[in-house]
Parts: sequence; structure tokens; C-alpha cells
Amino acid sequence: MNATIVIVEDEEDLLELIEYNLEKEGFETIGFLNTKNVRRVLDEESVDLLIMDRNLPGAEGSEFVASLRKEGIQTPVIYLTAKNKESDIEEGFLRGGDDYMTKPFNMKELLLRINAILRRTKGTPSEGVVGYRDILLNLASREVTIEGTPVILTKLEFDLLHTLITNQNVVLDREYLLEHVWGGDEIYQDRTVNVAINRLKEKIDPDKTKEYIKTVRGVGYTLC
Amino acid sequence: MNATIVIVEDEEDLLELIEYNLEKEGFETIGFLNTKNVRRVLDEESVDLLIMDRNLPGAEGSEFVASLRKEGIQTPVIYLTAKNKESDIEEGFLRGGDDYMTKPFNMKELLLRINAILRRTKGTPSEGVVGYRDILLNLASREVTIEGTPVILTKLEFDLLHTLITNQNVVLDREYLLEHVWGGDEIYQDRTVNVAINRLKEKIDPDKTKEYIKTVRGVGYTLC
DNA sequence: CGAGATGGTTACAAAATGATTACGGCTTTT
DNA sequence: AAAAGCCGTAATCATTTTGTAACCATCTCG
Repeated sequence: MNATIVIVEDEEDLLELIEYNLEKEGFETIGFLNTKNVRRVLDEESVDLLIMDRNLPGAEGSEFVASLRKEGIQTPVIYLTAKNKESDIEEGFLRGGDDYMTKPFNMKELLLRINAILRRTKGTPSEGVVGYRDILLNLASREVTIEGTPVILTKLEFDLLHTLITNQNVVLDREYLLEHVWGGDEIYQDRTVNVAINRLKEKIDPDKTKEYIKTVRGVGYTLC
Repeated sequence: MNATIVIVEDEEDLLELIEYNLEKEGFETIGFLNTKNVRRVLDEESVDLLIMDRNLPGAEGSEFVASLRKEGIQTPVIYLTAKNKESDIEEGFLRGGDDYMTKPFNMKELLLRINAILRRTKGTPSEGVVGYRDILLNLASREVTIEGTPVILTKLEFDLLHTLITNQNVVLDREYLLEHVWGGDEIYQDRTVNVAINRLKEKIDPDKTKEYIKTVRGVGYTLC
């Protein structure tokens, strides 16, 4: 989830429009008006997709893609360009593009095509992800986001939140949590859970406005 | 590479035309006039791509695709249909399509789009190049370059980096790595992984500025 | 109202975990 | 045969995590 997409488009207004729409969908975007610094970003960041205009100042988009491919950089590419002749499209694909959209284009279709490619190349989002309200846990990468912003949790905190989320609406008593989160054989005090919950709360809701975790006095804790 | 492509198209002439053109390109084709026996072929043969009409006798193509996806069948799909409304296209993608072409269509473009998808999905394991940021692994020659300059890795280091790259965004625990990189039967300590990761880091990022490999405390390592 | 019970908060030290370095047996290269 | 390289283990150091205890705050129920 939360893919990073680089957009190369020399019309500034259009670039901003695309960035706006992609960010609204939860993508992280990096925009460029030309190809000058694109290569460096591809080297330094983990980029999942490239959206590429072709008529760019100083360079031709598909040639740039071809040079990337020659170096072995396999980042998926969607062209977004006014070049709509049959020979243009052929050239775009042969130089290593994954999809080709011609201007004027439909924003919704662009988003659909982006998702189709990411599904193949990045693995299905929303699989291996569990969530509660605005909290999302990615089980594979063990990343946690709240309202889209990342939060760093320790292993214990992650596991604790995970079992709370998978048992929504169920009050989990301290014994159960010690058994399932801490692991069976060691002996811990019940109070250990209090402190861990406390630390977790501090991380996921420092302002204490969200009230994710509800304490059920005399029983345990729950997410509901 | 000789991919196998299933085509579902109820106009017999068009079906034959597509099959003719695809076979000319070296693909093996299996044509159907409806969805009736498609599923069985997908189960029994190794099918690399599905070209799907939507208005079919007795069934709707995108619904058929949705039912495949629900069963976990991930064969790539290109729609080839007269349904060209924005809502149609949206529906097609949401039901699990990979590309969408509207009739009338250009045969050459279909071939280009077929090749673009097969390049991504017809996994060529142990062939070609995989990469992460500015690191490139040539799986055949086992050469490694970073920022274009060659780096010498041992077999263990190469295999370790390779599994890290093919599992981007997934935290791999030490047990998994010992199993997959070191090989199954021997017994090693978890700490062995630490040292190997350390040696790998020293080779691929001696200045410690790149931070390719992230340690996830209590779990393992990941590339993200 | 008030005592006991329960949970929250904070501070601290122990334990856990990882990085780093060194060593030595083993294999490959020269 | 010597030299060099590889790699698993162990030892040491550094950092983070977390269990516990102590102390407050709040709730419950007679």
C-alpha cells in the first residue's frame, strides 16, 4: 500500500492536477517538469510507478524510458501524452512502457490503470492489511499508519495492537493478552499489560482525543 | 517464450482474425465463443493471458473475470469490447482487469499491450535483472552494480540480497532467511544472519549513507 | 463519604536485541 | 604449499525495549 509515484509532466497546471488527484487516493507523489532529476530520485527512493509525458523540454519521454530500461531499471511506466499516432504508441511500448494514455485523458481511468499495474507489480493492497478506524497495520512490512501518517511501534506494541484489532468488539482480559501477545510460558504480572497498553495509547493517540482503546474496568481492554 | 493466450470473443470472424495475428507473433492461442469451457482450460493448461470480450452469449465478460478473481485465479486479463463508456471501463478494471481496449481496435496496439503485460507477469525467474533503487543484480551472470559501478559479492551475500530484493516491503525474519538463503537442513544460530547482513551492508553501502537494509527490531530485516 | 480496588503514570534497571569485531576452520586461488 | 577468501561462532559493546515498582487518580459500593 501507499505507493510512491513519480510524475513527469511539463505543463505545471496539469502536473499539479495529477498530483492532487493521486494524493487524494493515498499515493505519495513526486512531480517533475522535466527528466533532469528523475534518475536520481529513482536511485534514491523506492519508486513504484512512473507517469511520463513524452514532449518534454530537452528530452523525449520514451527515450528516457528506453535509457532506464537499458540500465536495467524496471520501474513500471504509464505514458500520458498527446502523441497519439499508431507509430507513437508503438514506439512508446517498444521502448519499455507498460501502458499508454493519450491526452486529453480521463482522470478516473488513469487512476484505474495505475491501480491495475500496481496490483501486478506491488502485490495486492488491502491483502495482509488489517485496520481499525483510521489505523492500518501492514502485516508483511509491519508498518503502521494513522490517518496516513506512519507511526513507529515496537514488536510488542505491534503484536498487541494486532490482536486488539483482530478481536474488535471483544473485551480481552489481561490473562488472554499475556497468553497471546507475550507468549505462553513466562510468568508476568497483570499490571504489565496496563503499562504496555499505556505505551501503545501514547504512540497511537498522543493527544488523547481518539479513544481507540477502551478500558473495561475489572475485565480488560477492547477496541470497539 | 511462447506464451499461451486464451481469447473469448463471440464474433467468429474476429476471433479467427485475432488468433491468426497472435499465432503469427508466436503465441499459442485457444479461442472460445463463450465462457462455457474457459474455466476448465484455465485450470488444466498453463495460460498466461486472457483476452476477453464483454457482451457474450449467456454471460458478461467482466463478471466472469470477477468470479475468477474471487477464486484466486490471477491470470492477466485484457478486455476487448465495444463497451466504451467511462462507467464500463471503471467496472472492467474494478472487476480485476489489467488493460482495456475498445472496439474498433488496432491489432498492432493489441499485440503491444499483450507484450507489455506478459513482460511483467510471465515471471522469468533466474533470468534478467532485478533491482532496488540504484542496485542492480544480474541473475544470470550474478554481477552486481551500484550506481553503475560493479560490486563483488560472495554467493551468500548475493543470495541474501536477492531474497531481500524479491521480498521488498516484507520484513523477513531470521528463520525465514536461514531457511531460504542458507538452505534447509543445516542448523545455524540466528546471530549468523546478523553477521551476514552486516557484511552485506559493508559491501553495498560502506559509507552508511544509503540505508538500503532496514533492521526491524525483534523481527528481522527488510528492504523498503 | 470513605476505604478498598482498580487503572494510569512515571521512573528505573534488567533483559533483550542488534552491531561490531575477532578468531579459526575450511575452501579456493595462486 | 602458501596465501587469500569465506563464513559460522563467540565475545564485546551499544542501544532499545520492557517488566516492575512506586505513586497518583479514579471508580465502586457499603
